[in-house]
Amino acid sequence: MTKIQKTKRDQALSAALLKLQRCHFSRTKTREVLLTFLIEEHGPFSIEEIHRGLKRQEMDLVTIYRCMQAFEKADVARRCDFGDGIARFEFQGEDGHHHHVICKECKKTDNLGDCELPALEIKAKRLGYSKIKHTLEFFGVCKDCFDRTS
Amino acid sequence: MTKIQKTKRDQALSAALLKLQRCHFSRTKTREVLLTFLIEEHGPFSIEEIHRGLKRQEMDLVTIYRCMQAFEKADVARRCDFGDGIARFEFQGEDGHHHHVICKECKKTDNLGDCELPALEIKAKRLGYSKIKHTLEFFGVCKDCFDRTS
DNA sequence: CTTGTTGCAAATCGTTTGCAGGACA
DNA sequence: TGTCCTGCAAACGATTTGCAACAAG
Repeated sequence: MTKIQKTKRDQALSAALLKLQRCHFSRTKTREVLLTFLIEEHGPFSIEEIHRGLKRQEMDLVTIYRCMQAFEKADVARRCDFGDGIARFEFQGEDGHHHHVICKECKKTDNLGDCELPALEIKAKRLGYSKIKHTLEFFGVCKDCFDRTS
Repeated sequence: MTKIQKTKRDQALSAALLKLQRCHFSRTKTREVLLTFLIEEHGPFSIEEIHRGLKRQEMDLVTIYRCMQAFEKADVARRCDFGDGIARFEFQGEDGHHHHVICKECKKTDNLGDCELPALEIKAKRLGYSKIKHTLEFFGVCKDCFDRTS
């Protein structure tokens, strides 16, 4: 909910657009609107939420899906999986990523600081969460696939 | 792939069935077969894989879905989310859980030891994985929901 | 006998794809 | 001008639900 100052926002926006261009994605009005939304209202959003949240422009759901795919490839957005079969996206700036506590019931989320495990669990408790579980999975390319691909 | 000795397997099976009964789930042939499969062939399996893997009994996909839901509630199985929109399940014994490295390409998985973050990333590298990313999310019940529910 | 479980068919829902018109470089 | 992007309709695929026959307590 915390809005960012105009300068900071524009800075993040142009950095993001540059990243996109470097990955051969063109600069369009649609993408600017989406990026601006992600930068201003941060917190992981589902496609549905992004669609509902856009004031300035009505946009097709499919377009948002496709843009998020592009954003993810260009490392301008990060996909968050809350384990309910709904993809959520969050703006990814220059700094590292962080993780979330998600309420199992209402899906309210809070940010935790940057990665560290037992410390984070304690932090989540301090934020008022109980019955805490977590998912941690690593993704990479295995040796076989690496050799086959390159 | 490592098969478990008969005694150990039966022990795990009865412990699991007991857990199920404690959660008011009845003991059926179907569930015994499924539990036995999960205990013998460990590694997270998709519903599809479980279905294909069952030698002893042909079973409806829907039944497996429903049983896994029951298993999860009774804490006899753990849901693993590999971020590809397919739910996977793994037997959950008395001991704590562990995490996995998953190949982005072929979905091959390896177990890492019990939770610990930077150590795990190194372990994954030693196992031959490259371009490693990870997902870590915490799930709990927030204060509002806790107060509302109880 | 009463409740929980299974199988089958059909519905649901998030996401993806094909295609034609339109915008970007 | 040629390629990339968008919107619309339709397809897809994992999961869920309704219902009737069946097994468990």
